[in-house]
Amino acid sequence: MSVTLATWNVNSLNVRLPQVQQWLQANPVDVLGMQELKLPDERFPLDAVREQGYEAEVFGQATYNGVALLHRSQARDVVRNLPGYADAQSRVITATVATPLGDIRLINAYFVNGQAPGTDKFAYKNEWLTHLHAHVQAQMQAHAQVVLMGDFNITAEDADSWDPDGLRGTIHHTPEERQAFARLLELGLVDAFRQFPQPEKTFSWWDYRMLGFQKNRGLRIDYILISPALRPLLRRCWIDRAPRKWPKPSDHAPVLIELGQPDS
DNA sequence: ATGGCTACGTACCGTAGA
Repeated sequence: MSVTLATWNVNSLNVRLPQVQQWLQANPVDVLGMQELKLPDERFPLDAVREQGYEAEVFGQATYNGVALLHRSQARDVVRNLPGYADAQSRVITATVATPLGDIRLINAYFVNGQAPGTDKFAYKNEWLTHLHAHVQAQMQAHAQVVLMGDFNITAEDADSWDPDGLRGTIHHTPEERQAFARLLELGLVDAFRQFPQPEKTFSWWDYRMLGFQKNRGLRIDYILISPALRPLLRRCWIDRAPRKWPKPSDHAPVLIELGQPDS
């Protein structure tokens, strides 16, 4: 018995629905967190995901942002965005989902990009990260089995970048961002991907330009972090590069984890 | 050379992403 969770920045569900359907057909995960839907709630393709056996908790937005959680059964206590932080951008959806391994509190987030240090957007990123930290901390105090997943728009360490020296100090590589990531780990969360030996230069995003994917000039900016109670259940974590090779791909690849009882 | 591609809006380019 196992439970599989995945996160995927689809870069417009308007455009990417066929790829998402194809991917779910081949990867019938129990939970999928999506980011950058770029559509309002009323345009969410609920019928299509139900045909594939999922229910959806949606926090959409036209043009930019927008997140959703697909799941197999019941979701409750859904929270949209960060409590106490009036944000016009739809970036976070939190819900409790029942699984064969018990309830899991899922936080699915599209972190702020931040553009460049010194910009207003970078200031917004840091402010947003502070409020995200408070939200995650509160969820961990209230729930044992917590998952924080999504597009973090941060390289946690040099190994997560194709060019850590050349890009040092630029967006996704700044000390402020990595400090914010480290502060999430200080809550007790662990980066599922780094719990296992992994090939070097394994990334989750590649620029559409410059033959980024073909040259593997990428970043690992999509993560699944799990709470201590889930750590003994973690069996594996991997990034599925396959859909990045399909026609009209998202620039991000899905990240997955498999959870199960250690003795089964 | 800091571009190169893709998505969106309402456009035939500018903004944004990362």
